[in-house]
Amino acid sequence: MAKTGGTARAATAALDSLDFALDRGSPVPLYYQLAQQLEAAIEHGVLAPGNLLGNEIDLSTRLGLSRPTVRQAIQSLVDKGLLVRRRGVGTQVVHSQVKRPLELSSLYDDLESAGQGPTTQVVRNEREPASPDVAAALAVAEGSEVIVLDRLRLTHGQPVALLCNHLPATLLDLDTARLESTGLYRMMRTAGITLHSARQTIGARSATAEEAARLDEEEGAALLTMQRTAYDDTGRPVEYGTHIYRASRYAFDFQLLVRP
Amino acid sequence: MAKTGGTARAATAALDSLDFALDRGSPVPLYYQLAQQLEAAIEHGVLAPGNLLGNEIDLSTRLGLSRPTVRQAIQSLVDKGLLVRRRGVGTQVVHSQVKRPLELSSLYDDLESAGQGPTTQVVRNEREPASPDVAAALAVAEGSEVIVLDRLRLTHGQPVALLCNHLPATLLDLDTARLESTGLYRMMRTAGITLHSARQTIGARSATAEEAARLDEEEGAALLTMQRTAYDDTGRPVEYGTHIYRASRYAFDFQLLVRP
DNA sequence: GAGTGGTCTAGACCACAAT
DNA sequence: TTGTGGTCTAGACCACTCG
Repeated sequence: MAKTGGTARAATAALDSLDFALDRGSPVPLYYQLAQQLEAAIEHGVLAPGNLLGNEIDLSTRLGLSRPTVRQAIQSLVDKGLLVRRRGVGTQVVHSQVKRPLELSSLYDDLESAGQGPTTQVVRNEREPASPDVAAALAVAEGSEVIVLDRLRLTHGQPVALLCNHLPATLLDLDTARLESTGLYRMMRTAGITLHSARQTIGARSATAEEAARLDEEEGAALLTMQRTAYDDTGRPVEYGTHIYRASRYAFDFQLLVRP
Repeated sequence: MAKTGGTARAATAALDSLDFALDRGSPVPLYYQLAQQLEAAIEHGVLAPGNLLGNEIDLSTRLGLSRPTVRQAIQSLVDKGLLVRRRGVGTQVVHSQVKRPLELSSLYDDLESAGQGPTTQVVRNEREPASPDVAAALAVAEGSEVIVLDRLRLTHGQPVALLCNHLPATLLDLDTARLESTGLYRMMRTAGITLHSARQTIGARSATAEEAARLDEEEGAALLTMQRTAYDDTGRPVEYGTHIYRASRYAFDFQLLVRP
């Protein structure tokens, strides 16, 4: 029985009237079903920022779940930054509606190609011996064969970026036509490669005459540069990229979460 | 009993000889003690990349812990990107030794001030009415009082960055002397504010004449720009920063983890 | 078929925060 | 003192991978 005497306690009311539909026959885990429905409730404003979630014991008995299962669902949303737990207080919805985390920032952007807005022209798709820096980044022997990919990214018909990517030659076959229609990222996933982490360095410098010409900028214009090594779920490097963006038309936008 | 017949199985051997010292009297959780010691073993190379960790059941009985506790320890390292779990296979150390994740990239850097290398001069530390963009970022009323902080970051006596930060006026008191010796980040922590997440936009542009003069660059030199809003653990914005870095002396370097 | 991690349960005690 | 989340236990069954 909740204390519904004052307005201060009303924060929990929203959840009381919520009922979650859990399908035990479904292959999707119960904690995940609960997490998704909680997330949806938060996203749709049914659970407003600051709302208390009610204690875990009540919630678990009400849902017919064990407490660890409910905790697992809640924890996943805490990890996403949607909920906050406070010992002795409760679990509440985070105040600022931080939108979609965008997860891998430009990573998907850069590797994708399909989609409405941006298009990508494959300028070069070959194999060549690895230079020292490429070999180091991909953890292969210097001089061993690697895939080199040069692409030009356009939005609204305007050049935005020069993308140069290197991949281990043994990783997959890259058909240029499929590459332009499907995107590198999807082709990697199809080949059973799941990206897991990436290390990025973002800097800036002035455009050379050649870069300026290719990007339709003035010589000396500010460019954003990015170097990235991406790793699969076993920690093996699967992609090394050196990208150049027109600063006048592109910026990196991402969210950081602090792990406690 | 492990099958120690072949060399292929030797991967587990390293762990067998490891013994972990768990202190049940300590206030630090058992799963955390285990996680720290596993991480140390990985860092020191006792557990080499690719090594299997041995199954969770054995590990738990050997350590005198329950399986969920062991799983919690392992999971925390999986989240850090140090371990990989594969159903039907086992848990193994990730191949690439991805160094310290650096977590919040330049966030701590920018907010810190103490330390040997970089120093920070507080150029301005005042309160003023919030401009529209500042008010929006900090979720306060337009025109309400906010703290404005202008700082100059130096390394080796050379200017590196112009840092402009805005904070809600009610958040804390910023003594300039303490600010230069302690750093903004530590002062916020001391005030009970724990950073939780941040939203960043990184771009580039050419230096104006004034910026060039203050940063000891040529006019038109490439600059890195960064805008950030940082949130505490309740999701309230606690800091809004507009920073300018000399691209010739500074780059952002960070690691991204893909959440599965 | 054997071994692995993935999920789930039904309890328990503790530390911390508010009242 | 009461209620909350934080931690921990000792089992269970399932899904997947591999030989």
